[in-house]
Amino acid sequence: MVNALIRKLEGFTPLSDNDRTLLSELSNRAVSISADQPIILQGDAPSDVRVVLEGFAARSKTLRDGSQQIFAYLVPGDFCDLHVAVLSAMDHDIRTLTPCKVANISKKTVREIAETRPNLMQALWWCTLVDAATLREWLVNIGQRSAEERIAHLFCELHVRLKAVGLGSSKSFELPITQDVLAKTMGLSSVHVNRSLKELRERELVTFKSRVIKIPDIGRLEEYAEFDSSYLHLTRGPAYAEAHAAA
Amino acid sequence: MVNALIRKLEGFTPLSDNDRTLLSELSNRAVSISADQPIILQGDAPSDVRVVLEGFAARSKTLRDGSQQIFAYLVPGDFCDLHVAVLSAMDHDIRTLTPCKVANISKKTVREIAETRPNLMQALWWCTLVDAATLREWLVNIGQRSAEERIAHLFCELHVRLKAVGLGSSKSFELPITQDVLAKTMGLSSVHVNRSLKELRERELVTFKSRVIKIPDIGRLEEYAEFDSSYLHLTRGPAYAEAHAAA
DNA sequence: CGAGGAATTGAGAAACTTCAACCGTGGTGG
DNA sequence: CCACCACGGTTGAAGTTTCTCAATTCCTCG
Repeated sequence: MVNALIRKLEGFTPLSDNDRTLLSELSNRAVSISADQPIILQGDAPSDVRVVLEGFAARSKTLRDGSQQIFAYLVPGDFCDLHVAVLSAMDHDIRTLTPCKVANISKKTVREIAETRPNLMQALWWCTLVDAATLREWLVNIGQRSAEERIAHLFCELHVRLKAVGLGSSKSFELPITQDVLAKTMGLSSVHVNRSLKELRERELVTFKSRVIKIPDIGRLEEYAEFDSSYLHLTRGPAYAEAHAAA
Repeated sequence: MVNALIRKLEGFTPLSDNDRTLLSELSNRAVSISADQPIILQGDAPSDVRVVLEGFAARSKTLRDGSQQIFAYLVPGDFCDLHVAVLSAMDHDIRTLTPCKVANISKKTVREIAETRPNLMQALWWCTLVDAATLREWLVNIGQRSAEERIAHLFCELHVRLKAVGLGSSKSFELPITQDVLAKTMGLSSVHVNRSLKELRERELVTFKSRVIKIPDIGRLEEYAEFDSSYLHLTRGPAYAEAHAAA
């Protein structure tokens, strides 16, 4: 499989052969982590930047009473902690949801990129800004939509994001999480998630069985969830246009 | 009043006299905007970067049915659209909640800062990363906490943020918004916000009357809301430590 | 085949919404 | 100076959504 990170960044900016080489070398130094393991915990001040190359992970916080909120899924190509260069410590946890392959990028490499490859560096900032935009959309999702709409919206988002890194097909994709994880993502109880999934299934909008999402009619689901992918900023950024204008 | 932006950035990194001069010159070119006016709308691709110097504004999205979700308050010192250099278009609206003074920073100036003042540029990135961290905490807040806890948590956050830019006192601060705006922020109905405020008032945790928040015992309120300010990353960043080590 | 985790279902309770009426207050025009 | 208007805050009552608890059932894996 082509490195998901490269695939993702190329959606934003054209990469030079040098860039691609640099990025694909990272995957040699990738570490395997099993499911349900912490990658980074709140308070950590990691020295390296980590990227998920394979598998699913999640950002989360746990409250005193044990309740947990997930506020981002990390899919292949997503950075864990691009911000630690600026912020000194993690303010949340990242844990694997499935077995993952995670690459380490040393601080030194990041500094090199910052100094010698502005184009690539901008692509990295693009990643963190898209993460923030996604977070905003999730807040709207949880704040304003019903349980069923929320879930439908999340599925639409994951469908687009996974396609962008070459995972899943037009009508289905693998989502290797439990309904309980989904509940912690949506701010709902797992029982209610279950009933909402049933409702979505009966309306033939989407099914979620054996960790596979099947979407008979993506247009209808997106309409139902009022999903508009523009917040994912997958269209080429200004850097891309400039580069092409120069060519 | 000292420029709130300067005050805020100095909390993160030491500024040179040059930096301070540059930043305070911005306020000369500040624009006044009345209450309930858009500053930027979804789809805009502003050429300048804007900073709120006085007043309150909010980031929001509006859904088809007219319901609205606010996902950030902009208080003096906060940037509107630092990300437009990388992302081409706004994916949400920003509207004033009160009359505001807003400064424009031209793209050229931002580029200059990026090229000649790495320290200051890092401070700008720090702002956007703190915004993202705040968003994460809001998601936890709406996803996991009861109406009363949510509201209490928001008040704790605003208390800290406003103090950081020199607004409000240890026991009170001005919050010039209606309960309806608060409802759109918390993902609740305004009726329920009203009842929750009553409950908080009766427990003597916090009062909100005539647009003023009064907190008899901030420790008790923070305890109640399970508020921990570390996500605001107000402690000095690594840049600060390095600069002092050099001195 | 059995065991354990995950999914499903029922029932009753709690949180939150909606609708509608009413109150308080500050501002405006006569 | 007062009447009144408008807007935001407050309250009641009834409805809806979501939660909790608890009991089954279903699957997957060993």
